[in-house]
Amino acid sequence: MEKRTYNTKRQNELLDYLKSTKGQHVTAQDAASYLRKNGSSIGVTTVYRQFEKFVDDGILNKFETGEGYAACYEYMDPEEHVHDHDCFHARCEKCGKLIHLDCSVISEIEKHLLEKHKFMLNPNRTVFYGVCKECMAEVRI
Amino acid sequence: MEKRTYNTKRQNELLDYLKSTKGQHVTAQDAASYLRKNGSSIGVTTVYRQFEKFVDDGILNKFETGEGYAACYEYMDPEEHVHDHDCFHARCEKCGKLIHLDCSVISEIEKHLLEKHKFMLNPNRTVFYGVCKECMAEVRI
DNA sequence: TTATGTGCAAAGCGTTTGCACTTTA
DNA sequence: TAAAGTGCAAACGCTTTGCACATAA
Repeated sequence: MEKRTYNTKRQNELLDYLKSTKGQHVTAQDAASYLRKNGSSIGVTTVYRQFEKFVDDGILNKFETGEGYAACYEYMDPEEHVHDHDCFHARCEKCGKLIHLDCSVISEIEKHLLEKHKFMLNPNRTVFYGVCKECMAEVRI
Repeated sequence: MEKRTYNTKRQNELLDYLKSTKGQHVTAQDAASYLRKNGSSIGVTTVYRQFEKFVDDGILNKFETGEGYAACYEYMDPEEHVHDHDCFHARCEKCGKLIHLDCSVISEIEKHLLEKHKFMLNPNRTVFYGVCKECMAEVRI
């Protein structure tokens, strides 16, 4: 038997916020801060808990973006059945910038890991660390 | 002008320990626990600080092994000039197991990132998350 | 003697958990 | 009213930092 769920004020606040951020990455803290600025007294804990449910429901995508960095969430409109969300991220060790990587070529690694190592990759949690273009240029100066 | 360094008791204890663990991955906590069990009163803080110096000196390799997991260090004997240490790691999300990946095929990604994205990968900090062979099998049961 | 090393306690970070209270249905 | 949701404070786990004390050269 499944657990019953309630439709709550917080849940609606969060859904409204998420819909207004379509196409963007937001953190739990982003959501809490925004809503509190707009009069809500929601806590981050609640955001984490609600976001977890949204992820389970398939309307929110979660990206871990590296150690010490907050996870990012992206709203996926159930109306639009676009689920090209298996993208990779890279994090610059110097400036902290998060870089989105087109997955076409890189996702070959997914295939390799599965076929040769029987390891099923979770792209949303995998982050490539290194130095970005701009920071590499700086070092040369 | 470079900073002068002292040869200390702690440093020697740590070097002895590291030499005894050649070929293995150890954490800062591993080192501290081992030495304390053997009569030393070394603290983890000191281990972290000494390990940082060893890494700078090139006698210790540091691997970040995933969010929430302790970094692993591997001693590199200066006598043996074997530095095939650009290996990747994968972490199973289910059981927490750390898996070493042969880099031959996977390191192609390094080339791709550099050429197409001008991103210089740091393999020692990059961890692939996913589900390992054994845990995948379990799910099927 | 003086720069460097050390150990403890505390802070840091994003996230989770314990718990009493509130809200939903 | 019972089950689920909420917010605060505290805990988590690994690592770093502040600070007074100890040690090396």
